[in-house]
Amino acid sequence: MKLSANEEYGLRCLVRLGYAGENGSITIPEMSQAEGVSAANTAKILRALRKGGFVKAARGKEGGYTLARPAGDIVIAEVMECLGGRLFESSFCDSHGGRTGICTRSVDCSVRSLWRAVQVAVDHVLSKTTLRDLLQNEEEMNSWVRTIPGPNGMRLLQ
Amino acid sequence: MKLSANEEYGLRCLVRLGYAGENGSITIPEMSQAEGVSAANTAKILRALRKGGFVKAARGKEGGYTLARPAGDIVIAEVMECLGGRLFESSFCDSHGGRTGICTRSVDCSVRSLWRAVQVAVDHVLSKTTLRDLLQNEEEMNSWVRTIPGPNGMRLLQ
DNA sequence: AGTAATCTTGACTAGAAAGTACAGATTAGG
DNA sequence: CCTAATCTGTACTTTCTAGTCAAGATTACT
Repeated sequence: MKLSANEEYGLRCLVRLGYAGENGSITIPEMSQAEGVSAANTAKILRALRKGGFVKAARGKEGGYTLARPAGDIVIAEVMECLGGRLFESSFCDSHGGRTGICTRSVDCSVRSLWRAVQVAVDHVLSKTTLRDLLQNEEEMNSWVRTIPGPNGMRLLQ
Repeated sequence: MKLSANEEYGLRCLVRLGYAGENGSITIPEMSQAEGVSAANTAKILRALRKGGFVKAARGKEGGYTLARPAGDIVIAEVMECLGGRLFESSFCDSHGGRTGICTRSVDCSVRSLWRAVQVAVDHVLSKTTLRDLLQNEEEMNSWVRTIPGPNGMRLLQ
């Protein structure tokens, strides 16, 4: 159970776009440099986010990416599903469920219900979090960081 | 964020061993056939579980695998870590934290704290669940299933 | 000792995910 | 209409995980 690179990068890109504001547009080279990810890869991820309907792209000169909706309407659970699929895609149980789809191998089911519990726990966090929440968290951190300068130019969080 | 095949198979194997009881031994061919997974792959997964200290192996004729501890002492969170690693292994933030290990790129941190929240939610489920819990769940399901025979030989759960 | 059943190990192959490259399409502005 | 900046789509390469295979080591039973 690991976070995929797509999920990590993709969400970072969204946060940065949200941070740029409603009309703030960011190009692939800009995003690439800011995140330290290659332009080709950044392009690929932003493309996925566009297909998911989270961002919109403007082509040509003066083009770039913008959030497709207000940050408060972008639910992180949906973003994660777009970038990395569902946690539990039961390839195993389904093959034993027959036409009813109900798994008859009992030993499978107890495992399956555990996965379901995990999925519920994860969804409980992610489906209640919007991009706006992340941006606000960001603001808090920034103001906090600003008040506590650390040694040799670093900012300490504790 | 997906469950790996290792996690899925490995946990199934553990449940089946637990189901076989404290002294119940299962060989690789038996497990292989019961789970519908190739013997070579089953062997590999059981090996991982042995290295993790969850099962013990007896070699030679009459050999096989047995639980290394009572089912109630086997915490699923540990099993999952053994089979699939931690959810959030921060490759990204750490590279921006310098010697203190604290990430100074604010845009990273809000994402990071989200991952942490997800990890906590998952751990809350998995670290409170032992193999014994899964086996009991199993028992309940079996007795339930037995009471409701479905059409053409299937057992319906609802 | 011999034999058959069993786990162990390391190397190999296949497949999926991540990352790269490049030619093509679109747009703003001169 | 031309150019430069920008996204788009497809195909390629690399890297990591999953799965396979064969030779070796161990044990119980005779």
